[in-house]
Amino acid sequence: MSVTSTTTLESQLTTTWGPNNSYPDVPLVMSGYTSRLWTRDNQPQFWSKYQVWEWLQQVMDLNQIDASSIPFQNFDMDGNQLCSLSYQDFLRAAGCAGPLLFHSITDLKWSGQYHVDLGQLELKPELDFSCPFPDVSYPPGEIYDPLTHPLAPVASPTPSSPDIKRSFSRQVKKQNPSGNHLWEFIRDILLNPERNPGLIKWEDRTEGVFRFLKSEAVAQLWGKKKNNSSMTYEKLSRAMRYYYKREILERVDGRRLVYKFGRNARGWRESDK
DNA sequence: TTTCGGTTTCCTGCTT
DNA sequence: TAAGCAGGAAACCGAA
Repeated sequence: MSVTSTTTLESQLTTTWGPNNSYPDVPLVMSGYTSRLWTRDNQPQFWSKYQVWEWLQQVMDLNQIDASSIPFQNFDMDGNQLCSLSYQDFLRAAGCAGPLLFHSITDLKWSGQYHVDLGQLELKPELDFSCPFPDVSYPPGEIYDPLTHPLAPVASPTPSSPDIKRSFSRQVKKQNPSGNHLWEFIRDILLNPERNPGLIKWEDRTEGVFRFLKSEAVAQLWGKKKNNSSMTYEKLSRAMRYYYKREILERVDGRRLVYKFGRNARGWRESDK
C-alpha cells in the first residue's frame, strides 16, 4: 500500500463529486457523512467512543489506508481521552498512521472549526504509508488507557481479535449516518439545499415528500458516484421502486417524479439532525 | 466459496 | 406521442 504525498482529501472527495463533473449544472455535494461528522458543533473533546471510531475510520478512508492495519483497541476511548494524547502516543498507538491522526486531531482541536480542512489533512511528504505497520497492538484483552498510563495495557473488552475487529467495523458502518445507498444519496442531496439548487426539492418537508426537478441530472450524478456512465432516470427509478417494499419509500399516487420517505428511512427529518 | 442485499438492466404494459 | 410509473425477471457486484 502506498499513498503519494500529493494525495489530498480534496482529490479524494472530488473523485466522485469533483470539478470534473460531467454535469456542469450539477452542484458539488459532499457526502452526508463527511459534512455531518465534521460539524462546528461537534467538538472532538466531546466525542463519544463511537465518534472517535468514526473519525478514525474516516481519516483512514480518506487517505486510502486500510483501516484494518490500525490497532483499533488502542483507540478504545472517548474524545476527551483522544485529545489528551501526545504525538508520541499517536505514533505508538497507530504506527505509521500516527502522525496523520495527530495532525488531524490537532487541527480539529485547535482550529475551532470542525469541518474538513483540505489543506490540513493533506498527507505530509515525510509520511510514508508504504511502510509496514509495526505491531503496536497490545495483547488480546488489553487496551491502551491514556488516563491511567499512556499506552499502558488495561484489561477491557477490546476489538483485538479479527472477529471483534470485524464487528467493530460493522458497528462503525452501522453508525455511519450516511452511506452508499441510493436513498441515502437522495436524502443527502435534499439535506444540502445550498449545494442543490434545482435537482430535487422538498414538496412537504415534514412529511418527507420530495420531487425530482432534474431527474436525468440526478441519475447522472448517481451514475457518477457508482462509476456507471450508463445510469438513467429510468434505471434509478426502478431502484427507487424497490424501496416501496422495504418501506424506505412510500408511493405517492398520481404525481410524477414525486416520492416520499417511508418509516424505514432515517436521517431526513429535521429532528434527526 | 457461498450467500445475500442492493442494485442494475431489460422488458412489457399502463397512465398521464 | 413522449415521458413516467409499475413491477417481474435475471444478472451483477461487493460485503460478510
